[in-house]
Amino acid sequence: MKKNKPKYMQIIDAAVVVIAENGYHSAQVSKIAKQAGVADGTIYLYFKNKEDILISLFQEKMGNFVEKIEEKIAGKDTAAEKLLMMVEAHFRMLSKDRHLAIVTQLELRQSNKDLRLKINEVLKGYLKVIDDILIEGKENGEFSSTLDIRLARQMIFGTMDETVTSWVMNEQKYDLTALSSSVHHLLLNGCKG
Amino acid sequence: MKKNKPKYMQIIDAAVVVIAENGYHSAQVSKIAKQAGVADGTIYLYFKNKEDILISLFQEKMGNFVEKIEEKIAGKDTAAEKLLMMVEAHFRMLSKDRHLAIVTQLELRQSNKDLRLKINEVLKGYLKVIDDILIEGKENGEFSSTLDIRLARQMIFGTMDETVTSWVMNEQKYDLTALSSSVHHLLLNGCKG
Amino acid sequence: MKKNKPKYMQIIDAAVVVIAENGYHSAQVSKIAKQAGVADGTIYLYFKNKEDILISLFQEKMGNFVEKIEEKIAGKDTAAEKLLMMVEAHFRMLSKDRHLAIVTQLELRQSNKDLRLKINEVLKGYLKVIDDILIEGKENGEFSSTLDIRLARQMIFGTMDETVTSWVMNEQKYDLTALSSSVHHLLLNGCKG
Amino acid sequence: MKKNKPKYMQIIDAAVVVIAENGYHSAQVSKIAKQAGVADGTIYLYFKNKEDILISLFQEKMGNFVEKIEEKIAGKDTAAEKLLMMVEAHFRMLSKDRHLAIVTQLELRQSNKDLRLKINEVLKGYLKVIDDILIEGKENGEFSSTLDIRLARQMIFGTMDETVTSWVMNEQKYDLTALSSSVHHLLLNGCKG
DNA sequence: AATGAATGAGTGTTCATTCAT
DNA sequence: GATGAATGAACACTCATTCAT
Repeated sequence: MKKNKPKYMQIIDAAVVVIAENGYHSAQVSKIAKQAGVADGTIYLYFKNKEDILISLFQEKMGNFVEKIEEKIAGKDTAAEKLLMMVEAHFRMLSKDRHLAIVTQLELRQSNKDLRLKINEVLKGYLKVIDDILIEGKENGEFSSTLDIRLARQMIFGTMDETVTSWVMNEQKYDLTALSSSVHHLLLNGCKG
Repeated sequence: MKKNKPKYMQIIDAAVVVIAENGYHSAQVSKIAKQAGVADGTIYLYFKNKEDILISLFQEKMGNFVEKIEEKIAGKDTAAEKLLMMVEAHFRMLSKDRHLAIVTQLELRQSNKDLRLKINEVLKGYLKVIDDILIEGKENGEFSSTLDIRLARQMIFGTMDETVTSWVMNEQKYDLTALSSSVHHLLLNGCKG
Repeated sequence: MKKNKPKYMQIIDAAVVVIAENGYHSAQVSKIAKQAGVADGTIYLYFKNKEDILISLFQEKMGNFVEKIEEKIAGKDTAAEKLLMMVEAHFRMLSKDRHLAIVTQLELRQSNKDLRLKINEVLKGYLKVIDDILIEGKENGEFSSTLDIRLARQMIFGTMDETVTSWVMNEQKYDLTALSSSVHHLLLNGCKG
Repeated sequence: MKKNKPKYMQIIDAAVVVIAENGYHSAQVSKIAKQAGVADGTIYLYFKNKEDILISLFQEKMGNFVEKIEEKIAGKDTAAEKLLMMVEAHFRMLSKDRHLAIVTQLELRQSNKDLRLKINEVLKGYLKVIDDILIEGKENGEFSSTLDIRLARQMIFGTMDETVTSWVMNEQKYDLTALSSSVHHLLLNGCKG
């Protein structure tokens, strides 16, 4: 499997650094190769093309993301608690990796529609986690019985995403994780009503 | 004034069509000129360069957007009603112009960071409208006295944006405006809590 | 006749200024029109095309040049004296019009081969003046009887031209006319030998 | 070293041919690439940009020029002999490479001021050779003790240059090298006086 | 497996010239 | 005669991908 080859992750990590520091449009394959310490041609032994690097990047980093969030919420009893854990984990993980935050919130959004559709495929795993929390909340009476799952999910994801993007665009000047509780409060009210 | 020169809007409208139908990266200046029925060089009598077309496009269309929303909410007495009017107007206007929806939700986001920063400048007018509603709601007791304006604004904008983007990505298959009331309900609860 | 129309010379003088200050390749027709205080299209009422402006410029200014030199040497008895008068007049006239010096020595040489061939046609009048001096000098024994007129003319013109070009390239920092006597001395020795 | 990469000289030689046959302004990069038998992009592996090709062309060809002239005059005892060797070598080398003669005498002079300034830098090596001959001649009494080195240099270079340019403009119809002796004679007289 | 030299398709912008008013 | 808005041809350079070694 690809992942077991050390150069695979080496190239993905190089891509994160190069894209974060140079921007999406200045992230040439040759720059990524140089950062990874391999020849240009070597990239193509591990990835089909440039787009494949970016999709793989997102898959590896977001797959990791979903796994960690699932761990965090596993032991919690209420949907409200799970929602809090999720917001906290989401904000904490992006806070910890400044390069990754820039890449996912700003740079990768400059990719074309095709790539973004594939990224959305990857995101579905995350949206599933949100949906599961919402369903649990509806079933156990924490959330409104009339709650529209899809809309609530869009509110939750849209709000977290907009919050992180604002933070990145403000050059990560303030503490993102400190906002978890307030954001959770807002979202919870939305779902309860 | 620029707007009085017919070719100015003619070129902007052509840009919307070309970008929506071909995608941001395939929207060559020559294609826009052809769609607008003018020579390539004529573009440069009205715009400094290609980026200027896109910024102007956003300014003209979003300026219009903010004006219309302000009209709609002008006569309303409560922040809740104003919020509803805004969500409805936002959804209705993008529903009516399918091309513009594609351009603002998907294609223009592929632009580089510089362009996006300028787009954000334009968006500030919109965010101001949201803030005014939130402040009014806090002052007259409709909304929680502890509501964080910035976060609430990010929730409102993030939710509407995510909802519209999902609708566009689903190829505008369902009625977006029909969601206004539910989205309004969600957001209102968020602000009240 | 063209010359009697005031705008004709107005445009030529504008061209000298624009070319001297902006360089040959930045001397767009629209800039010349603006400097001359006329509309772009008006240029084409007086000149066939852009090249025609430049040829006319050279004809008007160099025609003037040859006339003045002929006046200066008219009363002189010896070829040596005439040669001195010519060198002095050549240097003095270019010293007096800094813009024209830049245009003839640097900028107009960037024109294409066709234009330069036409400029050479104009120069023939000047070369004829030189030849006449040389012939007179050979006939009256001032110069060597074996003097090759063509080569001597190339030496005289080449030397004066190189001297003026060096002076222009040194940003006209020293007094060009002060060199007349030394240059004359050099050339005279060449012809006598 | 650049010169050891065969494609480097291959491209420069192609540029000489293309510029001589098509003229400076019609010498597109793609034409040079085609003539050199490489892809357009390959040009940019060896040269920074189009201007860099032209500067390098001049450096390679003129550097060679200066070296050869220095060899020729090395064994000569008098300044007069050295001057003759130089004129002969100058004429002979340009006679042998008709394309190069067209490029240096006509086409490259159409380049912009920046390029011409860089070309002048290269020429300084040649002017140094002339100056050394002049100084030697003054010191050993061959030339006038009052000879102005700078003016004499301008006469020598200006005369040779004008002679070659006339020859090129006359489509190289006569034997340039046959003029060496007469030109040398003229210049020598100039310096002696 | 790894290399890196070579490839070549693709596009924003300028500006001399025209012509309807 | 004078205008100036409109035209459209023309070209340097980048960079993802290949393939001989």
